[in-house]
Amino acid sequence: MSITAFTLYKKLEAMDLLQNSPQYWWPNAGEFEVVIGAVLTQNTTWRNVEKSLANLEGFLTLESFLQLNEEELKEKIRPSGFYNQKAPRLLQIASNIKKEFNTFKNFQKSVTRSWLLEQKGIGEESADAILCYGCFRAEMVVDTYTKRLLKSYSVELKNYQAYKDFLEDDLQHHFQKNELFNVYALFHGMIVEYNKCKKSC
DNA sequence: GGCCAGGTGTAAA
DNA sequence: TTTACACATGGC
Repeated sequence: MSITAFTLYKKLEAMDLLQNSPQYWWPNAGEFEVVIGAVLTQNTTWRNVEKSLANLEGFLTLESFLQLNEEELKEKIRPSGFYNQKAPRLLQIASNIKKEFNTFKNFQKSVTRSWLLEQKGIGEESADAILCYGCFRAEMVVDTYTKRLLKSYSVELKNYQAYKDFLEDDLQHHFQKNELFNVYALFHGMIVEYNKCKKSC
Protein backbone atom coordinates (compact mmCIF):
# COMPACT_ATOMS: atom_id res chain seq x y z
CA MET A 1 0.00 0.00 0.00
CA SER A 2 1.15 3.50 -0.74
CA ILE A 3 1.11 6.50 1.60
CA THR A 4 1.16 10.28 1.44
CA ALA A 5 3.80 12.44 3.08
CA PHE A 6 1.22 14.10 5.31
CA THR A 7 -0.14 10.77 6.56
CA LEU A 8 3.38 9.58 7.32
CA TYR A 9 4.16 12.83 9.11
CA LYS A 10 1.08 12.42 11.31
CA LYS A 11 1.91 8.80 12.08
CA LEU A 12 5.43 9.71 13.23
CA GLU A 13 4.20 12.73 15.14
CA ALA A 14 1.84 10.50 17.11
CA MET A 15 4.80 8.37 18.19
CA ASP A 16 6.32 11.25 20.15
CA LEU A 17 9.83 10.52 18.88
CA LEU A 18 11.39 13.91 19.55
CA GLN A 19 10.75 14.31 23.26
CA ASN A 20 14.48 14.21 24.09
CA SER A 21 15.64 16.22 21.08
CA PRO A 22 16.59 19.88 20.66
CA GLN A 23 13.93 22.31 19.42
CA TYR A 24 14.60 21.76 15.72
CA TRP A 25 16.10 18.30 16.29
CA TRP A 26 19.58 19.06 14.93
CA PRO A 27 21.86 20.09 17.84
CA ASN A 28 22.71 23.82 17.77
CA ALA A 29 20.58 24.55 14.72
CA GLY A 30 21.36 27.95 13.25
CA GLU A 31 25.07 27.78 14.11
CA PHE A 32 28.05 27.36 11.80
CA GLU A 33 28.74 23.99 13.38
CA VAL A 34 25.75 22.58 11.46
CA VAL A 35 27.90 22.91 8.33
CA ILE A 36 30.67 20.93 10.02
CA GLY A 37 28.25 18.32 11.33
CA ALA A 38 26.56 17.93 7.94
CA VAL A 39 29.86 16.96 6.33
CA LEU A 40 31.15 14.88 9.23
CA THR A 41 28.00 12.77 9.41
CA GLN A 42 28.26 11.63 5.80
CA ASN A 43 28.07 7.85 5.93
CA THR A 44 28.95 8.11 9.61
CA THR A 45 26.99 7.66 12.84
CA TRP A 46 26.14 10.79 14.80
CA ARG A 47 27.77 9.21 17.84
CA ASN A 48 31.13 9.41 16.06
CA VAL A 49 30.41 12.94 14.88
CA GLU A 50 29.84 13.99 18.48
CA LYS A 51 33.35 12.83 19.39
CA SER A 52 34.79 15.00 16.63
CA LEU A 53 32.64 17.99 17.60
CA ALA A 54 33.86 17.63 21.18
CA ASN A 55 37.46 17.66 19.89
CA LEU A 56 36.60 20.84 17.98
CA GLU A 57 35.53 22.69 21.11
CA GLY A 58 36.55 26.32 20.67
CA PHE A 59 36.78 26.00 16.87
CA LEU A 60 33.10 25.75 16.01
CA THR A 61 32.53 29.24 14.68
CA LEU A 62 33.42 30.19 11.13
CA GLU A 63 36.26 32.47 12.21
CA SER A 64 37.79 30.13 14.77
CA PHE A 65 37.43 27.11 12.49
CA LEU A 66 39.53 28.90 9.87
CA GLN A 67 42.37 29.12 12.40
CA LEU A 68 42.92 25.37 12.10
CA ASN A 69 45.37 23.91 9.65
CA GLU A 70 44.59 20.73 7.75
CA GLU A 71 46.65 18.40 9.92
CA GLU A 72 45.13 19.71 13.15
CA LEU A 73 41.67 19.31 11.70
CA LYS A 74 42.34 15.76 10.51
CA GLU A 75 43.42 14.80 14.01
CA LYS A 76 40.32 16.32 15.61
CA ILE A 77 37.82 14.74 13.22
CA ARG A 78 39.48 11.34 13.11
CA PRO A 79 36.68 9.64 15.11
CA SER A 80 34.12 10.37 12.40
CA GLY A 81 36.08 8.72 9.62
CA PHE A 82 37.07 9.73 6.08
CA TYR A 83 39.17 12.44 7.68
CA ASN A 84 41.65 12.66 4.82
CA GLN A 85 38.94 13.94 2.51
CA LYS A 86 36.59 15.62 5.00
CA ALA A 87 39.30 17.87 6.49
CA PRO A 88 40.44 19.62 3.28
CA ARG A 89 36.87 19.85 2.02
CA LEU A 90 35.63 21.45 5.23
CA LEU A 91 38.44 24.00 5.23
CA GLN A 92 37.74 24.85 1.60
CA ILE A 93 34.01 25.24 2.30
CA ALA A 94 34.65 27.46 5.33
CA SER A 95 37.13 29.53 3.35
CA ASN A 96 34.64 29.94 0.49
CA ILE A 97 31.89 31.00 2.93
CA LYS A 98 34.22 33.62 4.35
CA LYS A 99 35.22 34.86 0.92
CA GLU A 100 31.72 34.90 -0.57
CA PHE A 101 29.61 36.00 2.43
CA ASN A 102 32.15 37.28 4.97
CA THR A 103 30.03 36.29 7.99
CA PHE A 104 27.97 33.23 8.81
CA LYS A 105 24.96 35.50 9.35
CA ASN A 106 25.22 36.73 5.76
CA PHE A 107 25.67 33.17 4.60
CA GLN A 108 22.46 32.15 6.37
CA LYS A 109 20.56 34.98 4.76
CA SER A 110 21.91 34.76 1.22
CA VAL A 111 23.28 31.32 0.39
CA THR A 112 21.51 29.35 -2.32
CA ARG A 113 21.18 25.63 -2.79
CA SER A 114 23.11 25.78 -6.06
CA TRP A 115 26.01 27.62 -4.38
CA LEU A 116 26.22 24.88 -1.77
CA LEU A 117 26.14 22.17 -4.43
CA GLU A 118 29.16 23.77 -6.12
CA GLN A 119 31.22 23.09 -3.00
CA LYS A 120 33.26 19.91 -3.07
CA GLY A 121 32.02 17.73 -0.24
CA ILE A 122 28.44 19.00 -0.28
CA GLY A 123 25.93 16.88 -2.16
CA GLU A 124 22.16 17.16 -2.19
CA GLU A 125 21.49 15.80 1.29
CA SER A 126 24.19 17.89 2.96
CA ALA A 127 23.01 20.99 1.09
CA ASP A 128 19.47 20.53 2.34
CA ALA A 129 20.66 19.78 5.88
CA ILE A 130 22.70 23.00 5.90
CA LEU A 131 19.83 25.03 4.44
CA CYS A 132 17.24 23.59 6.80
CA TYR A 133 19.09 23.23 10.10
CA GLY A 134 21.83 25.79 9.54
CA CYS A 135 19.84 28.52 7.77
CA PHE A 136 16.24 27.83 8.90
CA ARG A 137 15.03 27.39 5.33
CA ALA A 138 12.06 25.24 4.34
CA GLU A 139 14.09 22.50 2.62
CA MET A 140 13.28 18.87 3.28
CA VAL A 141 16.26 16.57 3.83
CA VAL A 142 16.10 13.13 2.23
CA ASP A 143 18.41 10.41 3.52
CA THR A 144 18.71 6.65 3.24
CA TYR A 145 16.35 6.22 6.20
CA THR A 146 13.72 8.27 4.39
CA LYS A 147 14.01 6.16 1.27
CA ARG A 148 13.95 2.96 3.31
CA LEU A 149 10.86 4.05 5.23
CA LEU A 150 9.01 5.08 2.07
CA LYS A 151 9.97 1.80 0.45
CA SER A 152 8.16 -0.02 3.23
CA TYR A 153 5.05 1.76 1.94
CA SER A 154 5.89 0.82 -1.65
CA VAL A 155 7.09 4.30 -2.57
CA GLU A 156 10.21 3.98 -4.73
CA LEU A 157 11.32 6.95 -6.79
CA LYS A 158 14.10 7.55 -9.27
CA ASN A 159 16.37 10.09 -7.59
CA TYR A 160 16.91 12.46 -4.69
CA GLN A 161 14.85 15.30 -6.16
CA ALA A 162 11.90 12.99 -6.76
CA TYR A 163 11.83 12.02 -3.06
CA LYS A 164 12.17 15.65 -2.02
CA ASP A 165 9.29 16.64 -4.30
CA PHE A 166 7.15 13.74 -3.13
CA LEU A 167 7.47 14.93 0.47
CA GLU A 168 7.41 18.71 -0.03
CA ASP A 169 4.60 18.86 -2.59
CA ASP A 170 2.12 17.06 -0.35
CA LEU A 171 3.10 18.84 2.86
CA GLN A 172 2.80 22.26 1.22
CA HIS A 173 -0.91 21.57 0.78
CA HIS A 174 -1.42 20.82 4.47
CA PHE A 175 0.51 23.61 6.18
CA GLN A 176 0.87 27.37 6.02
CA LYS A 177 4.02 28.64 4.34
CA ASN A 178 5.48 29.89 7.62
CA GLU A 179 5.06 26.46 9.21
CA LEU A 180 6.99 24.55 6.57
CA PHE A 181 10.51 25.04 7.93
CA ASN A 182 9.44 23.60 11.25
CA VAL A 183 7.53 20.74 9.63
CA TYR A 184 10.42 19.72 7.38
CA ALA A 185 12.97 20.04 10.17
CA LEU A 186 10.94 17.86 12.52
CA PHE A 187 9.83 15.40 9.84
CA HIS A 188 13.39 14.49 8.90
CA GLY A 189 14.30 14.33 12.59
CA MET A 190 11.42 11.99 13.36
CA ILE A 191 12.40 9.70 10.49
CA VAL A 192 15.94 9.38 11.85
CA GLU A 193 14.74 8.87 15.42
CA TYR A 194 12.23 6.30 14.24
CA ASN A 195 15.03 4.28 12.69
CA LYS A 196 17.19 4.54 15.81
CA CYS A 197 14.23 3.47 17.89
CA LYS A 198 13.50 0.52 15.63
CA LYS A 199 16.95 -0.88 16.38
CA SER A 200 17.02 -0.32 20.13
CA CYS A 201 13.36 -0.53 21.13
C1' DG B 1 34.40 -10.64 12.90
C1' DG B 2 31.40 -8.75 9.66
C1' DC B 3 28.25 -5.16 8.79
C1' DC B 4 26.82 -0.56 8.59
C1' DA B 5 26.47 4.53 9.79
C1' DG B 6 22.04 11.20 9.51
C1' DG B 7 27.03 10.49 1.54
C1' DT B 8 30.08 12.36 -2.02
C1' DG B 9 33.28 12.50 -5.92
C1' DT B 10 35.35 10.20 -9.59
C1' DA B 11 36.05 6.95 -13.20
C1' DA B 12 34.46 3.60 -16.08
C1' DA B 13 30.80 1.36 -18.70
C1' DT C 1 23.28 8.80 -17.63
C1' DT C 2 23.81 4.83 -14.61
C1' DT C 3 26.96 1.90 -11.79
C1' DA C 4 31.06 0.72 -9.03
C1' DC C 5 34.27 1.95 -5.97
C1' DA C 6 37.22 4.51 -2.49
C1' DC C 7 37.05 6.86 1.55
C1' DA C 8 37.84 5.08 7.58
C1' DT C 9 36.42 5.07 12.39
C1' DG C 10 33.69 2.82 16.03
C1' DG C 11 29.41 0.36 17.84
C1' DC C 12 26.70 -3.56 17.78
